Amino acid sequence: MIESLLLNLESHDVVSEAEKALLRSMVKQEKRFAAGEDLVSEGSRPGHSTLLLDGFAARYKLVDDGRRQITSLHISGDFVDLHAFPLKLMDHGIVALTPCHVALVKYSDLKHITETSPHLTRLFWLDTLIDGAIHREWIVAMGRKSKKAHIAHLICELYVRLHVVRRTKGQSFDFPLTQAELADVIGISLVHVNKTIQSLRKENLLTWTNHTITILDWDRLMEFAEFDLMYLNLSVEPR
Amino acid sequence: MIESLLLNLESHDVVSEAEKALLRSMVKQEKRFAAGEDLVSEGSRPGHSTLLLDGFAARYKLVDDGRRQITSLHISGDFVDLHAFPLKLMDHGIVALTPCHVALVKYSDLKHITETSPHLTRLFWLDTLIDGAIHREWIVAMGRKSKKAHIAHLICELYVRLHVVRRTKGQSFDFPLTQAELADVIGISLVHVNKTIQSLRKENLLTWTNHTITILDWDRLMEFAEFDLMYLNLSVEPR
DNA sequence: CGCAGTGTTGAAGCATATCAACTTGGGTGG
DNA sequence: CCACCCAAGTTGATATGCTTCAACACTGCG
Repeated sequence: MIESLLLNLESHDVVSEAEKALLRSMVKQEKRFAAGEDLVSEGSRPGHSTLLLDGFAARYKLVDDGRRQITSLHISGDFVDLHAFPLKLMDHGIVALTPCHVALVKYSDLKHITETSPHLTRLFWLDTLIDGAIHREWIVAMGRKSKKAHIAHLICELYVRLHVVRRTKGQSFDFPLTQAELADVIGISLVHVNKTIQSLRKENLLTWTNHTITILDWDRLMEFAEFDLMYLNLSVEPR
Repeated sequence: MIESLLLNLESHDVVSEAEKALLRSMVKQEKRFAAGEDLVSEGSRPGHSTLLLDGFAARYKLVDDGRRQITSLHISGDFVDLHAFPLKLMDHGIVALTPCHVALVKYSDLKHITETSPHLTRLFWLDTLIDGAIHREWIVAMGRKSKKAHIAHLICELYVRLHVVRRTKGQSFDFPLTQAELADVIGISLVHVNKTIQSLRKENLLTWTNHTITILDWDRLMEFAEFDLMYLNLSVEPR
């Protein structure tokens, strides 16, 4: 059930059977959310962390004029609010973009892991650090890339992350976001998202229909987006 | 010597004398860098982490056309590349914006801490998580705020962070960045930074002369920037 | 069948970039 | 000690990417 979390962790380091057993044992409760519901809400002090087993979710903040900025996207195998365990207080909300199936892990169990399993603790830490690395990549894209390259970069990133947890089929993957949601990710207007996507389509870099994206020319897309997957730390080594 | 790190950590949780002693003992080597030098360079695999004792530093990435995006700013008391300890490989560079005085902490000593002091480990983890929270705040500012509000927000953030490590004097603080460097932080052009700053000055929100910023009206600046310091997690509680 | 959410299109306006020139001040060599 | 220089800051003109507004088309669903 937590296979996608294991795939995730195992893309960075070897996970022993004992550790896997410990991870499995920490999942005692599951929950399902409908699209649009908050998995975690801003200002809350959850007593547990939320492991996304299946679905897409987004961290977001609202600004005063009512607009929204999505600060990260989460997929199967992501520990969406692991950071709230040391942080205690959620400074942003997390919303389900599709129906989501999650597992809840109590802080007391996480704390137990940090007291007894330094290696797993470092892997959890690593997981949140990769979140940070993704944030930095997004900042670079927002600040110094064209909106077109920014969208292309996001698509490269999602393809690779989904591939790790076996959610791609060939060059295609399920992409359930609406254009309005994508606008909240990139930080531009809905109209401009639409026109930018069309421009990517016109250059035969990708197709996007029926909530499915197909990358038509990976090399050109990657080069155009200046995508370098180093920041995702997909190498198995002692951590 | 590591007093600013202690001030930093103590703004989040109580640090015992034994823990302080352990922290002091981990610093065995110091180093000084001139402004413009890289403290850590992209693609390196440092065997130690760098604790900034004094000075300003910036994490950055370069894009193909030669432009630069700064992804975070660091001040005294910041563990600038603590994240490279689990991450291993630096995916970005860190440059000294002023002359910098740093302490080097070996990974072997950090690893020892993760094996023997779960509480300090969580505090280190917390430190990197706050980095992440700052990144998210920057993403929101980049995506959904005016450039003017973005700059105002950055100034609020720096004021609060510098205050924690006792680097403010009244409503003033030393701000050594050039307008070109600030442009690389905000992700806009140098000319526009200049015009935006002037607009903030005209509204009597702040002054900026001689590398010193003085906040003239904290409440109005904070409100204009939509600054809420919750994300900096400045509350002392068990972590 | 009709409605609501989503996607698409065109026109007009504004924020920000780019280019180019000029000012100011501190540091340095003759 | 002055003359010069270079980095930093400032300003105005022009260009463009992106937003906003408004309308219309498509599709799945109650």
